[in-house]
Amino acid sequence: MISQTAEYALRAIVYLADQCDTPQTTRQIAEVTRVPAGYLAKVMQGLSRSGLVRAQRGLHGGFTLAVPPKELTVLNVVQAVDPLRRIERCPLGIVSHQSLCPLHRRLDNAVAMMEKSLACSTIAELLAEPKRGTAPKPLCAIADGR
Amino acid sequence: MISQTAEYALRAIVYLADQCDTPQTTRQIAEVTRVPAGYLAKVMQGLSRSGLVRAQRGLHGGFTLAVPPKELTVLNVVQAVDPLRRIERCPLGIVSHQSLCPLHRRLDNAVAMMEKSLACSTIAELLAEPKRGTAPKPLCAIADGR
DNA sequence: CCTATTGTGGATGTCAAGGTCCACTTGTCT
DNA sequence: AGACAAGTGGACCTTGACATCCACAATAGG
Repeated sequence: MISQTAEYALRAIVYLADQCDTPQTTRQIAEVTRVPAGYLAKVMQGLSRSGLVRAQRGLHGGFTLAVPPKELTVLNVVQAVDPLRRIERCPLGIVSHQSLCPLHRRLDNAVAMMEKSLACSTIAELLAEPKRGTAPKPLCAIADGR
Repeated sequence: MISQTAEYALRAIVYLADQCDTPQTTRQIAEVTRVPAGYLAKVMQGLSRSGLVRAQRGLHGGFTLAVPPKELTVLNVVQAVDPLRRIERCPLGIVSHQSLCPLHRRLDNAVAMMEKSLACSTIAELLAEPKRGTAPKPLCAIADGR
């Protein structure tokens, strides 16, 4: 439903948000979030180009969040790396551009619902979640140390 | 967002619903819905196995809808050919099975919203839509003859 | 200036979804 | 029975997402 790449991006962003302002290397992020390091590098490039993340090269370099977690929604992250496309016009492309057929109007509406759902949670909220007993941290694995 | 295969399946189902009870061949369906005939054959097999559609071999054979359009939702069709998977447990798989972490609880919720949205339209509703001016039929292309 | 560290970009590999083909089976009609 | 019209199943091809690897550019520290 949501791409693997987007999943990886979200894990990385959540981790960065939790480590405010101290740069994290690709290797560090990869280990904690359990994402293949080589591929994560690509994903981070995407996040960097979209401006969600700042990259710093050289010794003591790494990535830091470029946007306040309170102003960053789950949707923002997804759209940055792997945009979910609304249905602009019927795939058959014959009928008018302005109005969708009944079928595709509903399909598009479903995507809209999804967008709305993803847009109403900020990264900050994920980290602030009440931590009673289970799954204290968003990253699941981060929770139990290592 | 929704797979190509599901899109094809929906077009075929809508068309069958519109041609109540007279069997339509793969070729016929393919032409009207503009789906590659060879591939449509595969998709129809899937729909047949899921029981949404009845297949009749031999001369004057073809496919007919096996479920009343009023009882068939868009979601039913999507799930039949290309199920959207809810998130059962955190991908990192370390934390408890019963509760998702804040991040994945929200991602799963987004999928749930999508399901809900797709589940609340029946195929019959698509065909019954008020036809004022534009996009009179769900299949867009079907609308203008041919 | 030199070296170690870190991100960047390109080439390449792998695999499942989408798509094509064809031989085979099932059914109808004469 | 024979011929034709359908769906069925398997083999195969193509493409894009996911993933790996490596040479290169930038930066900090000595």
